[in-house]
Amino acid sequence: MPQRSTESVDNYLKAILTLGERQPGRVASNALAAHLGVAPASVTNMLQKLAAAAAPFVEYERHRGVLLSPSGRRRALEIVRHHRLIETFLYEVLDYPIEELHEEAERLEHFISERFEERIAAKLGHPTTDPHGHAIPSLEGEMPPRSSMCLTDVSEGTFIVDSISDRDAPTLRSLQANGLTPGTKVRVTRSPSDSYSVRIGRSTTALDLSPEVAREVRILPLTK
Amino acid sequence: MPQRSTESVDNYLKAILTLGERQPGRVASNALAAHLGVAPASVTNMLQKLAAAAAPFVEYERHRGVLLSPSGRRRALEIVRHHRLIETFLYEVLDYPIEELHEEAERLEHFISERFEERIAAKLGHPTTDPHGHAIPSLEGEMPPRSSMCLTDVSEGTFIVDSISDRDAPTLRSLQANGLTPGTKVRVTRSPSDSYSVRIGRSTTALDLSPEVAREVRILPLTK
DNA sequence: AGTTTGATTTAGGTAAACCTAATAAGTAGG
DNA sequence: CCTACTTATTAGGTTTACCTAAATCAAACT
Repeated sequence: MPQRSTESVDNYLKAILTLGERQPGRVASNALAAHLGVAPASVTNMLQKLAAAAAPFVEYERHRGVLLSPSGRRRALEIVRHHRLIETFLYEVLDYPIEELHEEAERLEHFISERFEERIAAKLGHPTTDPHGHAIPSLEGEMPPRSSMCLTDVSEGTFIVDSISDRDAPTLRSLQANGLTPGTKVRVTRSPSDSYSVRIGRSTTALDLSPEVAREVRILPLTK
Repeated sequence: MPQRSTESVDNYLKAILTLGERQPGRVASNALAAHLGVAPASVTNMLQKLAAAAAPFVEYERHRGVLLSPSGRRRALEIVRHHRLIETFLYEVLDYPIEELHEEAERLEHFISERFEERIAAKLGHPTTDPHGHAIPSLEGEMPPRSSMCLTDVSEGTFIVDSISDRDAPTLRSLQANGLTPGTKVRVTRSPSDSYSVRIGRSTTALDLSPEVAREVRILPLTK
């Protein structure tokens, strides 16, 4: 039996998973602190407690950062699965506006039961991606690897929108309103002012995205 | 703006509401402690903190018990509304077995947003009772008075089942399995062994309920 | 090697919400 | 009126998760 898991612990595990995916290897306490919005000292404290448990969720060494243990990874993926299933459910069944999905899911992900998870998954037909285009980890804790890249990583070309970050509600709202949704085809060019010019589908008008906004969009090469 | 409300505070307010309805007047700390499953000292502590707030949820006086303030009552009814809407939703939309409704609702009632509340209410067509037959408080915090009585309050006669307590899952399961659900007509007689003999509808076989189980069932006079 | 710098950890402290044990306050019975 | 009993409160302590400020470590620079 792994150690007990609170809302706060869940959030640490999720953060370690996310940051560890962004930059493989050990995750630094400072990065965690920034990501979670807490003081670095709080992170050290928590990591020490987590690592000292009988069947720890993390492997931690002073000054060398932290890694998820297999059970920690399983738990983190379970929470991500909850989050994305809930978002999908709110969107599909309860007709939530897309920019309100994240906040509600972020709260509820910690409190739903296995049964709730199972029932909404069944109701939705066991979806594999959420409304933002993010992959939903399977019940067994598998997350299919995705080779998407950031819009800011390319200078120009034609791509398929893979996913859009769910973090920033206003940005999400405007991208959605402009039709920039997962699965749509886009033609990208870098405009003079350092912004990204995006033509959606075969429309003639272009959308101008600032680098900050462009960083929220992930794309796939057009394999046709 | 009323004081901040945590999961624990919510539970205190709900308990004060429930006990205050059962026995009108001030609610004793000891009764609260028993109902909440915490030590009496913890109750005293919490009541003092609650009552000391700027816009308190309760009116409390040493050794004389506690009352809900108008805003406390509003908050308590909001939580009850959440609980009963969630139960209805789990039952109607997610096909939960009836005996699992309470536990899930008890957890989630504290964490859903106004939007979630509004959306499930709409989806369900703004129901006024939950699957156990309990009235759902309105958005404005009104709870229609119901003149139901306990099965144990009568010796015999014909009645309509009003509601069944959601607290004890096994009892609930067996009552449900035997067709004793809100709205059904029952003929009651007191059997020799101090138990309650209940004939459902016009069936000939009777269900024998112990006093403990009978106390979970509320009935209405048959106004025909 | 010595020093600066930035990241990290230790030390000490706060706020909830609970606990137990000891005390005080009301309520009766003699 | 006083003792006994029940009920409620105070006092002091725990755990979780956070904080700030002060130390320490590791890595890079001269």
